Parts: sequence; C-alpha cells; structure tokens
Amino acid sequence: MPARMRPDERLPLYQQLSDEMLARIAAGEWLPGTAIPSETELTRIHGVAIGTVRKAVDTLVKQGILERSHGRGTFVRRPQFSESFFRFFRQVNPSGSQPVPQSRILSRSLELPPEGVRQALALEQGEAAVYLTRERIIQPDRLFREQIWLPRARFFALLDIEPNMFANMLYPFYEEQCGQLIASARETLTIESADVDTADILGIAPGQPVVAIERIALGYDSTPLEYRLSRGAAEGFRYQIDLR
Amino acid sequence: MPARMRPDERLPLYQQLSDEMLARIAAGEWLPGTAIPSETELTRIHGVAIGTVRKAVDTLVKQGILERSHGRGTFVRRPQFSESFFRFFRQVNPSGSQPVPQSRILSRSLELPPEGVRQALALEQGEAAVYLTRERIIQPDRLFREQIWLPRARFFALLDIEPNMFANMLYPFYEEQCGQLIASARETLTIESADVDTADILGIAPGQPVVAIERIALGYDSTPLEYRLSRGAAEGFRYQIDLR
DNA sequence: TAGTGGTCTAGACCACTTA
DNA sequence: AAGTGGTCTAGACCACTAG
Repeated sequence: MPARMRPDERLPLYQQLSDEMLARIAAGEWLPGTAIPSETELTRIHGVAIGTVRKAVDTLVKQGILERSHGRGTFVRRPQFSESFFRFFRQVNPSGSQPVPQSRILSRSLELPPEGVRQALALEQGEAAVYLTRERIIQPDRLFREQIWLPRARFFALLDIEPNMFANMLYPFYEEQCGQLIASARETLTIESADVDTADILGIAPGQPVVAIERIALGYDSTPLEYRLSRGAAEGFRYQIDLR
Repeated sequence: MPARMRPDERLPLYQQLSDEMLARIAAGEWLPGTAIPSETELTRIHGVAIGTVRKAVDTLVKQGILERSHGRGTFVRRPQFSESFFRFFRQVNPSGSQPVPQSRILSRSLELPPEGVRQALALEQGEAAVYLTRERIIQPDRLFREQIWLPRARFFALLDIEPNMFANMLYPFYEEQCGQLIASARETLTIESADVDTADILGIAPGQPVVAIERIALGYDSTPLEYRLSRGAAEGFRYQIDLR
C-alpha cells in the first residue's frame, strides 16, 4: 500500500503520485534546481513498482516541471527568473535582442476588480483583490502601463510593502514575499485605439493604435494567480513567439 | 527476437516498433479509421513484451497518429487537418473560439526573394524561390493577405499545380505534394500603418493600423522551409498564446 | 565503482465495449 | 462472455554520470 496518500484514491496510482510530487514542488518542499529522490527511492517511499514511479515522473516531465538527466537524477526545473520576463513578455528589438526593461510600481491598493477580472481569477462576488499599477520603461520614449490584479488571500502581504520596495521582476518577488510560484500563462493580444487618458499616459496622440496584452498567469496546480493588462504604443512594437 | 526488423537496430525496441507501425500507416497498409492489431496480438507478432508495445503505441498516440479507445481497440486517426492550422495560427474570436478561415491562392511564381527572406531561408545569392500570394478570409469582412516564399529545391513541385488546386491548409499540402513536414515555427508580430495598396487590399482606410505577422517555419531538422508574411486589419484582431 | 535513469520482460487484474 | 485497452507488479540488464 502506498504511503502518504492524500490525493483522491479513485485516481490511478501514478496520477496520485504525480499529484503529490507536484504538491511538494508547489509547496517549496522540493526546490527548483535540486534533484528529487531517485526512482528506486521513490518506489521504497511510496511502496509502488518502478514502472508506476516512472509513469508518474513522465507526466511531470511532459509538463515541463521535472527534467531527467541520465545517470545524474531527476531535477525540478528552475523557473529561470532572469529569463522569466522573456518567457512571458516577448517584446524584442528590431535587432532581435531582448531588452531589459525597468519598471516602477505606481500604486498599490485593495480594490473590487471588474467582472471580467473577477471571473478570470475565480474570485467570489464582492471579493476584493490586490491591485497594482505599474510602469515599464522599454526605452526612454517607449513605455507600457500595466494594471495587475491578484487574489487577496494569497497576495495580501504585498499591501504592507512600499511601492518603491517592489522588485523589478514581479514573479520572483511574488515567490519571495507570498510563496506563490507562476508556472504558466495565457496571453491575448489585441489592438486598440488610444483614448485621451491612455494617450496621455503613453505619450502618444489620441486615436493612435495601442497594443493591449491581457495575461492570466497560473500556478503549478493551474490556479489563476495573476491577471495583468498591459498597454503600450503599437508603433515600433514587436512580439515574438516560438511555436511547437 | 522481434520479427520484421527493418529499422535501425541501434534504436530502442519500442522506437523501432513505432517506426515500423508508422511505415505501415504511411504505406496504406493500416488505413485511417480502422483498428490496428490488438496489443496482445502485437506482442505475439513482434515477440516483445506488452509494456514495449504500449510504449511504442504511446509515442504514435502522442503524435496524434493513433487513437486509443478503451475496450474497442486502437485506431489510425483520420488526418485532421483542421488542427494543424491552429497549431500555428492562433487567431481567436472574442468568444475565445477558433475560426476556420477559408483561403485562396492568388498567384504562384518563381521569384528572387528580398534579402531578408533570402537570409531567413538560408538561400544562396541569386537563388530563386517559389513565391505564393494568398488570401485568407477570417470573416466576410475580415481578411488576411499572405506572401509566402519557399525554397525552390524542395518545393518546385508546387509550380506545376494550378492555384485553384491548392488545399485550404498548406502544411498538409506541402507534405503531400513535396514531402516536406513543418515541425515548428517562430512568429513575430508587429503593427504597421496601412499604405495605399495594403489599405485597398484589406478594405480599410490608408493609415489605419495593420497587423503584420512574420513566420519562419522549420522542419524536424530545423531547416527553414517557409517564410510567410501575413497582413490584416488590426481592428478586431486577437492573438492568443499559451506560455510555459 | 556506485548510483542514476533508460529499456525491457512476463506476467496479473481491472474497466470498458460489443455482441 | 469475450476481447480490448488501462493499470500495476517485481524484477532484470544496460548506458550514463560522478567521485
């Protein structure tokens, strides 16, 4: 019989096992960059056959959460936060190089989110969320304005932090301050016409085209953790993505 | 010892097995929509263990070539060309659903590509390329105009095909006519202002914002196989992508 | 050399589909 | 009831990595 079985026992063993491993990673028990117990050790710990362990590990490898290395071990993939910006925000310069934008938190409050955001974050009716506004300077004359909503229950700690104490990269900062790890995201890009306020903020003429990027970022367990809306001038904008 | 072993014997058994199964499908020996031999039968035929058969079948299932049905059997999937489109062209409607655009080849010729295209396709100086122009109707009043360059050496067969005989989906068509398989792609999205010609083609006013999507599609060996430039009106455009 | 993941075996029982 | 795929066992040997 397997030990430490919290997950749903109706599920296949290998799935319960991978769920539990994922939980350990999400909880920070198995840290990114470190090796998890060897396969033979996992069979011992959980009292299952090697084939079952391998199938469980396989699913997490396929999800890009673990990484096997023949003869060395199986490792938790490091969320490469130096690159996390480029993983999710694929702006590139005409040369193809990736800029390192500076950012600044403009405001930080507790707000009732718009209905669309509330649904995206799976919040209850009337539930307030941590709301940040942020400015990202790509180049001296090119900037993005961001609105960010975060579930209060997980991110309340941010409310006690002064805006100028926020780190440049938010995802590592979320992990550090709130223990929340971003694992994936879905972005939707649309083009708008700048209204007067937006034009003023972005330093362009009203009516000029604006790029709007909506991002919903998820944790390892696919819980929505962040809703972000970024706007910037469309002129000179480049968005690059590799498809497989 | 396994029977009928034509594939490279240095490869793992399960890979040799899946290669051979794929060969039978490609040869029309196992037809789309029909069931392949059962797993126990495959163990008997090839003289391998059930786990090895399952692993071989798994790889073809993952590739979308086979489809399991619990209690019924494993079937050769009908080529579902609708999916290959959505792998690479991620336009979505406001509802989030994915449109099925119709397309039409407008021209087909042999041309000297612009320098940028030449480099992207790794062609020699002065080397001509197959050049297609294509119209894609997303909705009655929304269309994209595409320019496509293809290396002559691999795609010359297209020059003998009448424009109205091209399939709606190009990638399966490339495979069928030229034996060229697209494995991945890189897209870069930018915003332009419509010049007079483009505005006329797209049915918008000059100066209105236009989305330009440049795609370089690669084969399984990372050889650049296609350069494509698509333009459409920015208004109402949505581009969605899942990031990991 | 010891430990790891990669492959493979030869079964077993279960859940599902079809007749 | 018979046949199928889904899960799982309890080993084995090999290839690779590190000390």
